[in-house]
Amino acid sequence: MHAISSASVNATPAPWASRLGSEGVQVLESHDVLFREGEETTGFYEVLSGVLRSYKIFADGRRQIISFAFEGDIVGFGHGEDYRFDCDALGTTRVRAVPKASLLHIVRERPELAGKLLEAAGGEVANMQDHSILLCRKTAMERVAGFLLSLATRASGKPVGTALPLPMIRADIADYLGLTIETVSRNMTRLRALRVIDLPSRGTFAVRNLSKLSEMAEGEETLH
Amino acid sequence: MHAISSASVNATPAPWASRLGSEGVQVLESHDVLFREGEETTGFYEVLSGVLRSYKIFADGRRQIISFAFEGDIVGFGHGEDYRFDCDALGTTRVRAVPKASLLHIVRERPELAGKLLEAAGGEVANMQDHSILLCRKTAMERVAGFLLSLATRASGKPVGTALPLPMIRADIADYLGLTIETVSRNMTRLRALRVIDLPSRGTFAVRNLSKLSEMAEGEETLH
DNA sequence: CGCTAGCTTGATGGTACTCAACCGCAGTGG
DNA sequence: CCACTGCGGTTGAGTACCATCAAGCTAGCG
Repeated sequence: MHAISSASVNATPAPWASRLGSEGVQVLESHDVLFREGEETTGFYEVLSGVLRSYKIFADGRRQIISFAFEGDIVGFGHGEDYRFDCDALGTTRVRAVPKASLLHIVRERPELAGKLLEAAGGEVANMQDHSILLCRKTAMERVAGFLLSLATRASGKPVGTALPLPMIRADIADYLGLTIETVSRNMTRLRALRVIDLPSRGTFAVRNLSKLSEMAEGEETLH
Repeated sequence: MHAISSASVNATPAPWASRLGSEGVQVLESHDVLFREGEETTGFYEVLSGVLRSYKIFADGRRQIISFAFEGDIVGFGHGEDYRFDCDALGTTRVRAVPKASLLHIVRERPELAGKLLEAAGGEVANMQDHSILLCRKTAMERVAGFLLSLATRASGKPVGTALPLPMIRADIADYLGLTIETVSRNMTRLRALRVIDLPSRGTFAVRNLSKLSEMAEGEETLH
């Protein structure tokens, strides 16, 4: 299973939500920055709609996209005093901020929740591990197919045939998968030629043959 | 700063240690298994001496080494109900077991420690991120140089010239760095030819030129 | 002595990167 | 209205790097 989100904790009815109501909601437009590497952590964020992109930029200009976070995902979790990477929006995106202070307050009052949070952190670690494996053990085609597959399975209940959003550009996909934009493009073209996917318009894609797609993503079941 | 250990929390005087005394200490010999993927988590372990190796084995026989854990490091942290990977010893290794129950007890009594633990989890996430970047953004030479560099800086206060332990075999290094044993060997040979390191005997290495080594780890173009 | 595991070295080929050109589209401004 | 421009994307040619396959070497050990 590909782990696209950094923390698809999917905390069922988010135990902290009741304490926050609808406060702390921010709306970001495309490329608006949620936080930057090195800034002091203020807490974490739950994505209400839209997509967030977490990434690191290095001295030599190389960029590594850590994760994409979709509706229901949590970002900014598991940092220390300072954020460890940049995070911005890929389009209009609504997030709910959960301040650190209120988190500490919750833990103090209900220590059993600490276990839940630690589990959530563990989930993030597990996702990073899966991603590590993807980055060093899979071919370009396997990575691209796996990426589209996880987008499709996450997007809707009935993924085959319908046009699905592909909110990130080729450069984002490339920097997430550890490839170049040319390699991403070539493999997507190849998937289209093989009638596995469609590319109806910029920013969208559609799955034509789901089983073939997961075949090409190959070797990522690890059902436990 | 390569992150070799999965959780170099370096919990200075480990706040839980006082509550455990010298109990819960286990001694493992080479290849003795500490825990396996899928087993129920019993807690976590602090390495007192020796080296632990955490890894996953896949259906196709491929192995990915997640991390090496040295003295002072913690493993088994941030898993859920079940361990997410296998863990065994590279040589004679002493660990102190910290049972989950006592961890919960501690958190319940001293909720402010929960924050520390979450930070530790964050550290593990950060290490995984660094490792991800290493695996997809660096050349074979950068990976090998960076690996040896972090071993050297971790090993002692005076790393230049002295023989340092290299407790893992080429296959372990290869599976950790996402390379083959041949590529690891070739690059170590090349580093020796460039007078950057020495390979006095099996299981040891020595740094001859520390600044050159870190140059090569960073991808500064020296000789191409 | 021969065996084996760990390691090195060589030859070869494939995958993905680099460099480069080009297309379609959306703004933009004369 | 139409050139001009920039961005995102695609395609092609050439190449570098690393995996693969295959020997051979060394040290330890029965």
